[in-house]
Amino acid sequence: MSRVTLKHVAAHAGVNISTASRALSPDRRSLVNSDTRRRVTEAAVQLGYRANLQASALRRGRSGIIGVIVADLNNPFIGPVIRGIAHGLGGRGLLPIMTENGDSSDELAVICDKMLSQRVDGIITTAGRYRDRTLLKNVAAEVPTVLAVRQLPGSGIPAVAHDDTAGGRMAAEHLISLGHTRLAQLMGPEDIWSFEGRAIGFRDAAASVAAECVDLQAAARLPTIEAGRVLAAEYLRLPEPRPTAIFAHNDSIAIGVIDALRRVGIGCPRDVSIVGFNDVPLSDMLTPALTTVRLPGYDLGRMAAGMVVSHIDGEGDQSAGNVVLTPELVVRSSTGRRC
Amino acid sequence: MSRVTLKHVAAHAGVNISTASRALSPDRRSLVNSDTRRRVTEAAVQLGYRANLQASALRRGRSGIIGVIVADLNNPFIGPVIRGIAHGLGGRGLLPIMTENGDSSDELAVICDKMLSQRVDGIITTAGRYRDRTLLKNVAAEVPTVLAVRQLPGSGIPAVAHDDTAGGRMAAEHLISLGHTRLAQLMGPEDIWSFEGRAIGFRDAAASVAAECVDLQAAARLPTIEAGRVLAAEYLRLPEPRPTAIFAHNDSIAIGVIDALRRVGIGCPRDVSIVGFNDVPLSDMLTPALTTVRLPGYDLGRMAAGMVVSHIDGEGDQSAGNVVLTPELVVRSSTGRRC
DNA sequence: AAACGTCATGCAATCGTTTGTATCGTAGTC
DNA sequence: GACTACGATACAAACGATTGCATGACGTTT
Repeated sequence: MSRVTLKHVAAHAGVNISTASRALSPDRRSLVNSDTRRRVTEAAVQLGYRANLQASALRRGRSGIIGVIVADLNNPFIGPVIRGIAHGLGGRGLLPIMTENGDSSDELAVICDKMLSQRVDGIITTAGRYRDRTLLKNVAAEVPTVLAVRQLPGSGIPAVAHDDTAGGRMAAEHLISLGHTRLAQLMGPEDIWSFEGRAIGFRDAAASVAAECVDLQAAARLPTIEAGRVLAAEYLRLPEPRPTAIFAHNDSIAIGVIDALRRVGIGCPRDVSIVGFNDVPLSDMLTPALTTVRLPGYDLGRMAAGMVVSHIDGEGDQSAGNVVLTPELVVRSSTGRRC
Repeated sequence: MSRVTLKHVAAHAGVNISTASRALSPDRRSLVNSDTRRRVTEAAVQLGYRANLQASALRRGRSGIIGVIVADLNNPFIGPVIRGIAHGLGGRGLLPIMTENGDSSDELAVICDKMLSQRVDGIITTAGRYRDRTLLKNVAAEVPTVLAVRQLPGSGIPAVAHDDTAGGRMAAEHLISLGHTRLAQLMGPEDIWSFEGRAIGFRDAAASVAAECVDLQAAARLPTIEAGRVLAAEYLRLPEPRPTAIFAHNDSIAIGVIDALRRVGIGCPRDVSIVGFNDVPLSDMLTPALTTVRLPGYDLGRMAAGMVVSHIDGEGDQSAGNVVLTPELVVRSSTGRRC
């Protein structure tokens, strides 16, 4: 179990350790004679040498590791994002290390601390509630940091995100185009731009055509099926005539509300049209198949990776721009003409 | 941006660097006078000192990092597992670093190499096809390694997994108890124990009551909805009388086959009963709600973490036992009495 | 009063790399 | 033939922490 170090390789090849180091370094190998280089390489292979990245990182002040913080792994939308990040990073020889914080601020603080102690070269985070602003600003002051998926307005931290406002607007315009004039939206968690953006976009689009729009929110503002059920009860408490179209701030909420309304005899899309957000897997296999807003997850991840790399390399201003990608409305059968 | 090191803290507190080190070390702090200890701690806080874990790891030969390799992040079943691992590890001050290999052997090799270069203290992997056996054995020879979720028979690598054979048996027994005697199973990927185990369990249970059992497999043995559709076509090609009950090796396949059969007028559970595997989110919200086999994901993760830790600490024999947890059959509406 | 034990701290080596600088031999130039 | 230039290699000092051992002060024992 005694590790093979550069020293052993050097001894085996009959050269000094510094020569061995150069011979094995991709960009400094030109400094050593091609014959010695071959001897060193052979020795390395023969002994099963594997560089100690920690020692290397210590000396060079660069670890080659990017910390990736994910808010919630349960969110099926996150898979493609992570894959995008991994591909974007892997191509440049960087290793992503990932952790989930369960969207908790306390967890986030602990994780950031550990990552900074690990001397990551950069951080990509999908976690970032308003209340995490100060924390993340401090982190960003120490190491290049990029927000992915979620923006954090006022933090000055660059983000690669989709356009939530546009998404909300799309939902509203779709419903309005179907003839609906009394709208409701089921609010997701507060303290997170993604949901606030959706709310604003939806509300504005409704207002611009003078459609009625009511916001429903549960005591615990969670983005879950259960929350959708609670919000269905809220909806039922509304005075008649009730809204005929509902925008749920994510698919889970939509699914919960559809299910709860069906149980009391309110059909979707017969009595009420419902739009979700995210286009989670299986949302097309439900009855009714869910009309929803799809996000470019993979691209988000890949571009976030690209952005953190360019920040590390010092290209681009620190204050440099956000990237905002446009989502796509996927029309299925949970929405229909007002009747 | 100039980092604060232990040297700065020591200077600020007016002590030697070694004393500062001891004062800040949780288990060696008793060696220093409580007054100096306070001075050092204060200096550390004041200067915003953050230990360089790389340097520390280099010197101590322990990084405090556990590599976690995930086969497929798209698999919704994996979320709880990861959470279990994180909790199991976090409690002991270890940091999990996670990477996905897309269930590809080439990727796996690259990732293992990187992790070993990072000098992880241990590895937990859910990736492990039969063809990865040699690779993982080599890895396991270098660093404590445990398999989670998936076993790898004949590798000698300890595993924390659910009992696939029992799961397959449960599916068969359930269908048989509903009166079905002509059974089919839709095979998942080859080269992976999880699926082979299910097949064996199902087949054996069928054989033990002399029920007929046919295996259907597509050219590309993928565990996807699309594969389920292809397998539905396979099923339709069977000579009459066709099986009245189907065991799909995972939920995606089940969903695909249900959908494809419905399109040709074969209803579930009216004409054919179908059992899935995994109990993915939303499988209870489908029409029909899916009867399936549920796995103890969180516990699997937590126990895998525990096992890798105890291997690192040298407790327990290397050859020590696998842990196998029993899955649970969740009966919903995709299965019914034979009619 | 000498010897000894104890407690607190300092000294210096070490982990495995990388890299600036020094050295050495050889070949080319005038 | 001395000098320069240069290519190839060796030497040694870092990087930031940990830790065995030495040192020194102080109090106790005989």
